[in-house]
Amino acid sequence: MEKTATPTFKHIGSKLLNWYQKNARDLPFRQTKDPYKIWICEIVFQQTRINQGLNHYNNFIKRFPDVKTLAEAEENEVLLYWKGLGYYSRAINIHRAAQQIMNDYHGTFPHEYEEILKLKGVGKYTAAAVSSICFDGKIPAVDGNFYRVLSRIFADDFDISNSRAFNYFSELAHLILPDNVGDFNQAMMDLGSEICKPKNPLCGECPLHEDCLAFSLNKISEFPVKTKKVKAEDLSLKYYFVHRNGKFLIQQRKDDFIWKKLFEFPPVISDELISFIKSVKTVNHKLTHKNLSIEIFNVEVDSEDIWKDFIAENNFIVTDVEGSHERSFPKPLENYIQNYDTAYRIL
DNA sequence: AACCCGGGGAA
DNA sequence: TTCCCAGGGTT
Repeated sequence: MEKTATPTFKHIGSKLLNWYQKNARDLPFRQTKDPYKIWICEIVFQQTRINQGLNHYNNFIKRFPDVKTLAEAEENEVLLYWKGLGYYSRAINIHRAAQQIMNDYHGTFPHEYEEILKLKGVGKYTAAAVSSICFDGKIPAVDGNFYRVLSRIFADDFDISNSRAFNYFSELAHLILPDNVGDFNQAMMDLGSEICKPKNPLCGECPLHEDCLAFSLNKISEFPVKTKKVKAEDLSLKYYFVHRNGKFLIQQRKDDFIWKKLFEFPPVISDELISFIKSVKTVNHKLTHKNLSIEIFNVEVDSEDIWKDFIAENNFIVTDVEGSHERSFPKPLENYIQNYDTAYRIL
């Protein structure tokens, strides 16, 4: 029998680590192995570019420097610090997970991958990242960067929109996994972000271009393969900006559908209020999966009795521009309040 | 396994 | 416009 040499790819992981030593991005959470800070940064930067979330991360750590502080905070304040970041269930889950750590782990962040995985809002990627960076866990933190880098290195056309992609590319990652998995995981993120970019990758500067099959085949643009297309559907919303003497009415959304637990204007009004409608403004707002058309009616209430009745019947919260800064609003409503503030100051 | 959930920047 | 980003939860 003729023996065929089993191909080994460990040198790729070594090259990547060498590159990372000299080219690691200087980020605030790179100076620490505090699992709390690493956990927070992993959640903040889920589906979020570094530049977009950096201020949120810094402000969040400054206000909630440790698990106990976060666990004891009000959920609405956590949501306030998440304002504008999107995917608001992350804020709700991050708060609950902090309480989980206090109650189930006596305030000490769990060290084991399987335990970290039990935290609300922590999936396989985040558990692997925290485990490897903070506790020398040997698990690749497979994310969009891994899909892209590995599919190009091996010229692998496995569909990354397939639900088995995570397990598939986890196995590929193990082929090149070095001993220092924490640095390896972060190196993959930096390589994917700065060199092996989705469009116009800088292959000439890539430390792995000699090992990259897609590059050698001149087929970089064909990887990764992603078949599933995201289609945004149209959705119309109506809000009534019910105000009187600089005060206006809001309520808190449920924790389902969009904008979980954020605040909003009344979506309906009583018949008595209809005569107080002064104008309407239509705002178009694009979400990833929805094209929103929001009609916001300006309702200036001239009757103290009707104002009070409407509040009492619906348990609305009375606030003003100043008070609204303590609540988290969806972007388009935040903008509307800002415009109202400007107009109101002029009057 | 399929679908849902934000917002912003790059091309 | 389109794509996609340090993904996870729900059904």
